[in-house]
Amino acid sequence: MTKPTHHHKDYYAPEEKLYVATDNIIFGFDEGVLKLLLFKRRVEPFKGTMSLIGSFVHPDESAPNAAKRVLREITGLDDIFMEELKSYSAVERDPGARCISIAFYALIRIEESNKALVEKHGAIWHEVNSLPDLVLDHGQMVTDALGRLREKAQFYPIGVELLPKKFTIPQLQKLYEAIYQRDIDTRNFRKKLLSLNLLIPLDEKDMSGSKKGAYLYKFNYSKYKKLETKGFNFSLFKT
Amino acid sequence: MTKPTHHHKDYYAPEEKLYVATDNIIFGFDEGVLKLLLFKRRVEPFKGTMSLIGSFVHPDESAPNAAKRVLREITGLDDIFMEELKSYSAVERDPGARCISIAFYALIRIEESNKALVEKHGAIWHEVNSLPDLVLDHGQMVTDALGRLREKAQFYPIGVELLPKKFTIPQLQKLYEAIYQRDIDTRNFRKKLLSLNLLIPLDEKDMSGSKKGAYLYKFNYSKYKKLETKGFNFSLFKT
DNA sequence: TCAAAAGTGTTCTCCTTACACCCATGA
DNA sequence: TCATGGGTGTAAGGAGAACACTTTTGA
Repeated sequence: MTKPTHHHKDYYAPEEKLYVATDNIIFGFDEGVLKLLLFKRRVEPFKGTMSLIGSFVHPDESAPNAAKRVLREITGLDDIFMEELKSYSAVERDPGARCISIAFYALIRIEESNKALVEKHGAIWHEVNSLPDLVLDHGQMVTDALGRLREKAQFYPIGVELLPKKFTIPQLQKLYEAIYQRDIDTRNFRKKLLSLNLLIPLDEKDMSGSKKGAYLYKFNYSKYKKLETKGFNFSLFKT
Repeated sequence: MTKPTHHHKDYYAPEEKLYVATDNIIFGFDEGVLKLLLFKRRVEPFKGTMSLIGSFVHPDESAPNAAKRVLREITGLDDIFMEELKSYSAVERDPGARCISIAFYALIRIEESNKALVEKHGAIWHEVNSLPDLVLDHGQMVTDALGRLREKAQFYPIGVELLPKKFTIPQLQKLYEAIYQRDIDTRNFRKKLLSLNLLIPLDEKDMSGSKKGAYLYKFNYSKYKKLETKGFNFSLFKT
């Protein structure tokens, strides 16, 4: 089963190899609720159990590329916010074989995904607050990913990756309330947010949420890129 | 070369396996300088080049355990602060074979390490500020680890892992100045630090640094454990 | 006209920052 | 006695947190 690779020689021959997989924790935000893309495992053991979406890392691709490949196959999306979470390598984690998994979490805009493709793959959006039992250590991965999301969102405005490109401030607030499972004061939220000068106000309103309508904004990515390198404080509240 | 494992059956047979290694970024603090434990690579390719210390992950151990095993072999130390940094899996990262590496960084007290053992393994402490070129992507790993150390030390008092169990406040300040490469105001540093109530003052002085001597403190681990679960703000300065 | 969500300012408190001198001691 | 590092306090500014009412408009 060994495909040829670019490597001319295997210098490490007596060492043992392991299966290397990736698993993706794919977050989305819809109807004011934080969701996760799951599907039914298609291979034994535990075929049919709810599972994260993953793949083995092939010899000709890096782990992040394997994760991106899977994300593209399922959602049709490219160019997505994705970060490595951590690796999972307990000896007994997978009864199917000795296999380590490198978990990645991704933030996507559900409405930009190819819904037919998602459905074709049998993938389903589940509310984060009422997840089914997941196969192997995938439940732990989700817990870890949620922790990381909360940590990260406190210092980086990654929330915008989950919203449409044009979004309203009340939408963003609802997202943060979903991530942190707490209410946030509207006035303080707006003040903090607008003081960062990272939102570009548009001359459009979103009328879907209320009669009055809420102004739409775009995220100022280029300005953010510049700030990011120096680091800055996006924190919304004290611990 | 396949040793028997506990796995009765390999469910994933047609997939390909990869070599999985760990590399350790081992930080120490000595004479006011942040240091890193390096040694000369002992295997081809690039035998003799300066390298981090690593090992392949064996079938009967997890990646963190492989990293801890190596740390124990080299330094004699157990029960060390160690965290996963990230994985490195570029296809061409290692000309020796397709091999991914999971990097861990560790903080140790140099004076508690077994110096004879360290020497026997040919390991050498290098100042972080003047590192030689490292093999493969190990230079990138060090850069990433330094970034993570800075991030982490801002919110968690992990610095104490690098100091003797009894330490003085000026020592701790010098450590933070080494980590962040900047001067810190003595009065503000002490005020912030003591306000956390995580240091237990001892009735001893360390006379080695000055004629006057500086009071020694212990870190209050049990109190820290309690606080950690709720999260708290150790930040020493604003970004 | 009313229900429902959007939008807006001020005060208090606490944390961060900037800043300069005395203390204890061994040499 | 003096050189060296250890140790201390205060004032000003800024950010977070608490808090309630007006605006808009479709139904």
